Amino acid sequence: MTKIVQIKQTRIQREKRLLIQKAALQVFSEFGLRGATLDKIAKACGLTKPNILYYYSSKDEIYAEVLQSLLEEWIRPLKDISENGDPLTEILKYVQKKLTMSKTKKQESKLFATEILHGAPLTQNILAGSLKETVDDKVKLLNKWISEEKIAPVDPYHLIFSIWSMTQHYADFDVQVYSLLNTKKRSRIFQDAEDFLLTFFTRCLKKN
Amino acid sequence: MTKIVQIKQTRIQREKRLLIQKAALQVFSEFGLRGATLDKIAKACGLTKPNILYYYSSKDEIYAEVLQSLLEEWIRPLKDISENGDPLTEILKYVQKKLTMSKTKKQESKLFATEILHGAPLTQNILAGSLKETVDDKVKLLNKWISEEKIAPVDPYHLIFSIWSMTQHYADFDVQVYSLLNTKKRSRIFQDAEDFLLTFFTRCLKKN
DNA sequence: TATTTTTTTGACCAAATGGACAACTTTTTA
DNA sequence: TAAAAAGTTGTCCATTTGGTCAAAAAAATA
Repeated sequence: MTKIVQIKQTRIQREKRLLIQKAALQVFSEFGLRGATLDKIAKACGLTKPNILYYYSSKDEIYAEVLQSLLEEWIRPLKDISENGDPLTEILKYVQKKLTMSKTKKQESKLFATEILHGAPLTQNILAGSLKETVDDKVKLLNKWISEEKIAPVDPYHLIFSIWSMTQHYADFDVQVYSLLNTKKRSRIFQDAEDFLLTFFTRCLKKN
Repeated sequence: MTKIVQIKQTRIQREKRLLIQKAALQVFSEFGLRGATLDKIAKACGLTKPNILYYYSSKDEIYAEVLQSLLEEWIRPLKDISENGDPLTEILKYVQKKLTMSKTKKQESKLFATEILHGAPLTQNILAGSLKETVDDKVKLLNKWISEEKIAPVDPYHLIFSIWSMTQHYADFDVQVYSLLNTKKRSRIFQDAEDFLLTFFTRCLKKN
């Protein structure tokens, strides 16, 4: 067991840490921080429990790292809303991107949701920090577009909340969504959702 | 310890069971099923752990009962959408009712969300049963209103999902919402949210 | 008020779980 | 290829926690 601060990771360290992170994401998103056990994570990645603890000093450290790497990815698309594009198009592109993430990053979405739902003990500072910065920035842009009469007037904060909630719903509440749709509609949830959302936001934001 | 099936509860049984349920709702909504412990529930209601187990035979039984009593209340408002009222007004009234629930029943909302998020192990049959029935019924009504050209055409299932997600967001993700707003806006979240939602759904659903 | 029934609790148990560690194996390096 | 470093694991431990139980206390009843 080496406790020396290593500058460079070995090949095995890189591989195994990634392996553990993937398994941990899976287990944490399904069971939450408390429900997840090291044994479950161990089984999910085919390592032994002590082996996992060779790479991470505690379960909480694994959780923190998984959450951390998720958060950056989670915030990023919002930054891509561009001042230069057509306002409505930019917003709709963001909606689409978020919806795609709900489809392809379901586990990440659920983990994030669970964290916030239970008070965001490890995420508070990021929410109030870099996320808030980005949001405030985009709120300014939205207000600018509104004052220039390029989109219909609306509270920009709540507009952002509505995009987040409606898109993430398809990941976080997938069990409910699936339960309520019949087989036919179930097979085209994401197409239907996209059509709905684009229509919805277009009607709400288009001038005239 | 009496194992005879009692027809009638004693006064103390009624009082204590209710006390336990309230404490359990609080603890479960904050920590989830796995994170909640009998000791936390005990402390929250001022009883001892064995005393709680005198009224409920296991932690899971408490959880099941709390969840059960919550679910009925949760589904009810949807049923109130009336065929006889003005379509847009009926829908907006439902939106308002759901938003009010997010404000006054935050713990219930979070508990429900956590349950669905983690696969709805105890709720699946209700989702696919009585909730699906009600939803299908209202979908028919919405389709009728659309064909009569009383509201703008839109996928009724996804319309319902959008109402649920946008309103519940203010309860489930309250920590995030609070983090992103400044003090002034924080004090009028629910007014702003209501204005936003009513405007949005009106723009989206109004004919012409 | 004496008796029965219900309620309460301190003490205890077993299983689950996070984590430590020494011994052993594999990989890297010189 | 030998020494050093990195990686692996069986075994063990302490804590947490769901749950039991017998005995005591309180409440209801006759």
